[in-house]
Amino acid sequence: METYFRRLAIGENKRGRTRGALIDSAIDVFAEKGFEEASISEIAAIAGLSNGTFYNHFKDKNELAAASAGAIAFEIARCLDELMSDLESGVSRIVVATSAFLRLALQHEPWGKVLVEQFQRRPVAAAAAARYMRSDVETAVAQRDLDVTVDGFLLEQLGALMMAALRRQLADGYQEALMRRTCENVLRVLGLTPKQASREVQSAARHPLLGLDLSLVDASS
Amino acid sequence: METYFRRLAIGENKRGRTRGALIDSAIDVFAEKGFEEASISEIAAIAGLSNGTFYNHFKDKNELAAASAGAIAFEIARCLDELMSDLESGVSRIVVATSAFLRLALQHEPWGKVLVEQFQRRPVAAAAAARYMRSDVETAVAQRDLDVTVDGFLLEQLGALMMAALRRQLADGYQEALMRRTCENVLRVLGLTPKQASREVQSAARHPLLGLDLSLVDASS
Amino acid sequence: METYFRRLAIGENKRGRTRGALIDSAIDVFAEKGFEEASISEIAAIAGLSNGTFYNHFKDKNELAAASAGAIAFEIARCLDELMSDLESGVSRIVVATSAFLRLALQHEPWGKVLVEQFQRRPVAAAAAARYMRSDVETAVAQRDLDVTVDGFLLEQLGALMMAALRRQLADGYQEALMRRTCENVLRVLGLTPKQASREVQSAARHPLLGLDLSLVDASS
Amino acid sequence: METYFRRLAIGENKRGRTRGALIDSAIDVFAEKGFEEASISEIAAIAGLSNGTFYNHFKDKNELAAASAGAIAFEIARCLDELMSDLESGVSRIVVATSAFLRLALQHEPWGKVLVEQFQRRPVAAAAAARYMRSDVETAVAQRDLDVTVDGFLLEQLGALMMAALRRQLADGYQEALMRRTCENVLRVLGLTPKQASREVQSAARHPLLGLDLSLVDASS
DNA sequence: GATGAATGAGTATTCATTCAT
DNA sequence: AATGAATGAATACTCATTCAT
Repeated sequence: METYFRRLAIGENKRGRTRGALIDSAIDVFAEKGFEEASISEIAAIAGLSNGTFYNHFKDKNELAAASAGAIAFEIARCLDELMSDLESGVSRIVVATSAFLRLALQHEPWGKVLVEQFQRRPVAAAAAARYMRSDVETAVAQRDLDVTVDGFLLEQLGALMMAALRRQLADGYQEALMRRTCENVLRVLGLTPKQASREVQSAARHPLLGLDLSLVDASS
Repeated sequence: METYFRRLAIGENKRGRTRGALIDSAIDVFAEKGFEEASISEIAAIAGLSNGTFYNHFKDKNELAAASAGAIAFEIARCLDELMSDLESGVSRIVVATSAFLRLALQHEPWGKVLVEQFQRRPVAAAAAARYMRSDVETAVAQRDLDVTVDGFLLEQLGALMMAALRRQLADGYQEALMRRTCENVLRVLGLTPKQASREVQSAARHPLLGLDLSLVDASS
Repeated sequence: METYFRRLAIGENKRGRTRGALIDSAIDVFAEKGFEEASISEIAAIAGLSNGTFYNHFKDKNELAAASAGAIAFEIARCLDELMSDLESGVSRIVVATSAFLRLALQHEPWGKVLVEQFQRRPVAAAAAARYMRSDVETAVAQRDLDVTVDGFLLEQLGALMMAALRRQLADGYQEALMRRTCENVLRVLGLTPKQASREVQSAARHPLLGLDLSLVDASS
Repeated sequence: METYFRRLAIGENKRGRTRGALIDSAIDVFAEKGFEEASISEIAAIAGLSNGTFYNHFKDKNELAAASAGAIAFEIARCLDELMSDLESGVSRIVVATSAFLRLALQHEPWGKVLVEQFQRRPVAAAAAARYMRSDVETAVAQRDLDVTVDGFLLEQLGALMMAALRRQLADGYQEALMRRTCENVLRVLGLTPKQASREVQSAARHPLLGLDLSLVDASS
């Protein structure tokens, strides 16, 4: 098991560390068996805790799942922010964010699986993922590069495209072509013509950070 | 409960009628409680059967869910075929199919709910839905109206857009604007510029059948 | 499946043939899965009949099991009688019967398995098997070759030895040495000294029929 | 219900005591209804526990049955060891063990019933019972009182004789004559002549402990 | 805070048995 | 006689949740 969130909690109090351990364990078990088939006892056991302990930290499995997806989303957002700190073009940020999000979720396979499943269970999760994009889209609109009205439905449509791409690649493995096509589809839905979309994706591809092994950006850094 | 599939089976043997009753009941219960929370006993009881009878017809809940989703998909496909028998333009067919599919699934709310949930549980279902579109897309390509390579990933992206739109409207109710935007997004992903997409959707909107109350096209006709 | 008892019933009326088919099927299923795990539906299906038909012939699974074990016991007895028609020494008859019984039950493996299981479920079966020996033991007593009082307990002890030997060889396969030791143990319990027992077994081994392939004696003859 | 194994576990932790209670209850229910007809819920209820608790201690009914038979076998072995601590002649030990085993199993009727049934379900149990005798038989061989090769088959034959005797007396009640005959049969199979066997049984009968009420040797002592 | 034994409600699943055809 | 759909009682088994230690 990756002890990702437990390590993040080092330095926090004991309560925080135990909580982190449960989340780490939950991500693995949810990824392996899916939410419904995962049992609280197993998650606790894998975290090295007794089942009773679980209830000192979470009300039920739903709360844990929400916390797990939230923790993942938060971490991905943190990585993206770091990656894109120097990017000012909204459109470029959208492309980089889309492709970096997919890469991260594929590199940490359990993260991807949990996100896909939670996305289905509660559109909430997708919204969260896409909401992250809202500001970049608004930036691009302000920069006159896009001409759309930004609302929840638009972000849901973008989220759906990204999640479908994530699901496919979790099943079949990373495919450069699908990454590019997904980014182009996102831009097309955002109102660019196919040509423009293609050009933007090409140019963003030159962004140096996209070439990095994204696992370098994880908590250990 | 709608006795849709039971009525379809009138004239069939007893076995077929009982099977139809179980599917009708299952669609309602799945729609109301979701797959996981639905219990076989309840489905059987609502169908007016004892729980044991269920097992004379289906191996388990999964098989029933697959059969239910299949029956719905089959019926929707039948309606669409009927609706569009006179349409020859591939692009028009795509627009009409997209919007008619959404309308049908919203009009028979349980159908929509079952499709959305099954779509998540097994991409299969989505694939099935989208696969229906494959021939129309290929027609449009042959007619030089679209320029894309048709593959599974493309259809999944389209399916994702449609399912997200379906989910939103199942939650908030039918919204003409979302129907139109969904159709446009589908065409954009298929490579039309926003302007072309908009024009095509406008023109297809004049197709007389789109104005019909689609419930008229169901089995009772 | 061996169609042993169905063939025996050729010439009988239809009722008898169906009954025979059920018994054939039951023997196979009982042998494969054991009495408890065997289901009436499966037995009927393997007999090529519907489950309802079963109840036209037997009250329940117990009755069928009794009929099956009875049919087997009857057939084995028939074979033994035929084999030993020319043997007059009681002791020799005991040795030949013991070893021929084991051989037959090993050669028709399902028979052996059914006998062993029924023997456990109802000592009845064992009694039946051993009861067959009673007259031979009494003959040997009358011939002054044995000196025991013949009662139910004695026959049960003999039956237990034979069934244990049968079970061992059903598990490990036929073993000449175990056949001989079983016969000697039977004779020892009947009051012969080890030396006498050994001598009798040696001499009976010369009985020509013991060399035969016992499958020749089955119903097709 | 006899609270035999629960009392044995006094002093152990709670887990051990609950386990003991389940075994006590199981022995009674198995004895009354047989393995197949016994239901886990009933066993738990009679132990004063909820059915769910059962699964904290045993995987399924088979595991419980094995544990029950094992506990009985262990206790009987303990009693026999105590009884025979001063006996040095292998042959005498065999006689005393055989008859004391039968007495114990008859005195604690449920034990006897469980042993008989488990013996049939899994020869294992019988082997275990007989395996106990192996060392005594080997001692007797070393003392030149017996002349046999000791192997699994021999012990199975002895076990079969003892179990058949046990079954008969569980049905009809204790019978001194059958005890003696069983011991003699055991010795005969072990290679003594009827005369020798009879003499040995007579002499062992004088062993003072055989006269005791064996219930005195149980855990309460 | 952590433990883990006990709980018991809830569900799937099997299968002997019935009976209208 | 045979069929096979329907029945429904019976039971194993899981697992979230509680609580005394």
